[in-house]
Order: sequence, then structure tokens, then C-alpha cells
Amino acid sequence: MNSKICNEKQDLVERLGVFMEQKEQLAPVAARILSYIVLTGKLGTTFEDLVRDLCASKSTISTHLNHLADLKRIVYFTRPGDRKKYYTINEDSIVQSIDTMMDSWMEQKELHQEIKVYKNKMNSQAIEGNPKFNLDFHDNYIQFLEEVTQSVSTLRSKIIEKNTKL
Amino acid sequence: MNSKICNEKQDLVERLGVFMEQKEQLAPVAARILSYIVLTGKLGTTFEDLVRDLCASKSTISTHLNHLADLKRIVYFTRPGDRKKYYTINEDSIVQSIDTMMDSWMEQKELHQEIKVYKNKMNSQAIEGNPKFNLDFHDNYIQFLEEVTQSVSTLRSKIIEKNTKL
DNA sequence: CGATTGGTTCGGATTGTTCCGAACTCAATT
DNA sequence: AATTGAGTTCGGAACAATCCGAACCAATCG
Repeated sequence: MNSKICNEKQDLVERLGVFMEQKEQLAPVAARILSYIVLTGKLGTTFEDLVRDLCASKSTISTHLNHLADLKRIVYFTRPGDRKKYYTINEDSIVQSIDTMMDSWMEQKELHQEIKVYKNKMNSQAIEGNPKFNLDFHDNYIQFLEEVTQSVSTLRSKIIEKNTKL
Repeated sequence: MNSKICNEKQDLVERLGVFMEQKEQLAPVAARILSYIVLTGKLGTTFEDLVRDLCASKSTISTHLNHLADLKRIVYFTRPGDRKKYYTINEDSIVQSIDTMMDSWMEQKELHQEIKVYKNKMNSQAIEGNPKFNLDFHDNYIQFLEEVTQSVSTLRSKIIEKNTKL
């Protein structure tokens, strides 16, 4: 009864889905589930909505829906006297994606620092002051990562602050 | 003769490789080629270095090496009277990765704007002022994307400036 | 109780990715 | 002209990801 997904929504589900599949390392159907849930908003999305509108099997929907819930990308609410779960996106997903970004930048920074240790050791072993490695690249990269992390961290605080004010 | 890769380097190649495989959507061997080239630095890496030290077939190395060159992730120089190509990372790879990030943020922003158009249209069609959609999430996300793009764009200029001064 | 609703689990089938070996090309050497 | 060096191309083999159907379970309904 509440069916008949409009073309515009279907189109957006596919396009946002492709984007997420790429950027969030999700399986095609998982990405579509997530975009469908984003596009449906606070009304919430049910298991059967997804099976019907994404034309996927119950098993596929079940697996990916649970996976997204495990990742805390989605949450659900329920209605009295209704066994169904109504999924919506986790509202802190902006902060979540910031944190993921920052973690990855930090990991990258640590790798470059290890590389510097390695290259410095090699340089000091080099004969007659003939250094094989120039560390500028790594220094610049580390500096860039620090600055971008710093600046996004500031943004993060602002977002947190705004959210707690509500 | 110039062989015998040390354990420390080998270990770093693998670990940086895993990171890049994830974050840059590269095939395992492609990611290892890139890390090997990073770790070898300005001396340059040859085809045969890679075949020998990564223990991969010539065809695999050939394909991935050309792919990385197509992506402009690596460049090569040559030596007089030597047919080999000496690959190094493209020195503007910091700027490159900034640009990739910003492009992706922009694309994401455009998607959220389209979603807003869709949700607004639905809201205006809703009967008796009962809006189905709350646009705060998208507004916040768009604002976040604009701010982070802005701040990274500033960093980008600073890096460009520094590079041209050299 | 039996049927229906709302899902979960498991064993493949299908599809996609990644890599390899063999045969090949093109230049430079002998 | 044959050989060697440096690499490319193509046709699968091996492996991994993704999805499906069938069988199943647990609550609720009639």
C-alpha cells in the first residue's frame, strides 16, 4: 500500500548508491540500502520496503541491513503493536565520517614517520656523506596531514557543540 | 647485483601497501609497487627490481606499472645509454591527493543538494502542511563539506606556493 | 492449533578481480 | 642473422565478493 517508489527517488538511490559503494567500501546492495534509508528520512524504512523497492532477496537485505547496523551507520525505532523495525540513518553520521577520516590520516602519518626512520637509518649508513634519501616529501606530507587533521578537528568540535545545544 | 632487499624495507612495503590498497582502491600488487617506489625514492625503481623484490610475474608488473603511470601517480626518468626506465613517485602527489579529496567532497555536496531538491518537492506536495522530510541533516552535511573544502583549499594554496618558491 | 508475518542462516551459483605463463614485439648486441 | 634485454599482450586459472533460494525460526493472529 505504501509502495510505488517514484522514479526520482529510484534514480537518486542508484546514484547516491554508486557514490557510497565507492567511497565507503560497501557492497552494491548495501550502498543502495543506505541511500534508500537516507532518502526516506525520519519516517523510517522497513525490511519489506527494501526487498520490494530494491528488488533484492530477503537474505541479501537481511545480511546487509545487519551489517550496516553493526557499523552503526543506521539505527531503528519501533512503533507500539508493530513488529517491524523502522530504520533511519544514525544522526551522528557526520561526526562518524569525520572520525573515520581523521583515523585514516593519523595512520598514514604514522606510516610516513616510520618511513622517515628507515630512510634516516639508511642515510646514516651511507658512505662518504652521500645520502640516498631526501626526506622532504615525507616531511611535507606529514605536515599536510597534521594541518588538515587540525583543521577538521576544529570543525568537529563546532559540530559537536551545535548538536549538544539542540 | 643491486638486489637483496632488506627486511625492514620489505616489511614497510607490505604495510604501506595494505594501507594504499584500502585507501586508493588499488589491486594488491599495484599498491605494493607504489609503496616500493615511495620507499626507494629518488634513485628510481626499475621493472626488474619490482619483478625480483615483489615476487610477481612480468605481466602483472607491466600491467600495474602502466596503470599507475596512466593515473600519473608515478613518473620515470632515464639514464644515457640505458634502456631501462627509472620510476619515482610523481612529486605533486600531495596536491593530487588533495584534489581527489576535494573532487569527491564536491560530488557529495551536489548529491546532497539534489536530495534537498527532491525532499523539498515532496514536502510541498504533502497535504495539510505535514512535511515528511526534515532537511537539517543535509544542510549540516553540505555546510560541513563546504567548510572542509574551504579549509583544505587554503592548505592547497600554501603548498603550491611553497613548491613554486623552490 | 495452523497460518501468517518478519525475519535469519546456509549452501551454492554467478559474477568480478587478480594474477600468471606463454607467446610475442621491438631494439640493441654479437 | 641469431641472441639478448626489456617489456607487452592475451587467454585463462585461481580466488574472492556478491547475491539468491530454500529451509528454517520465533512471534502473533485467527
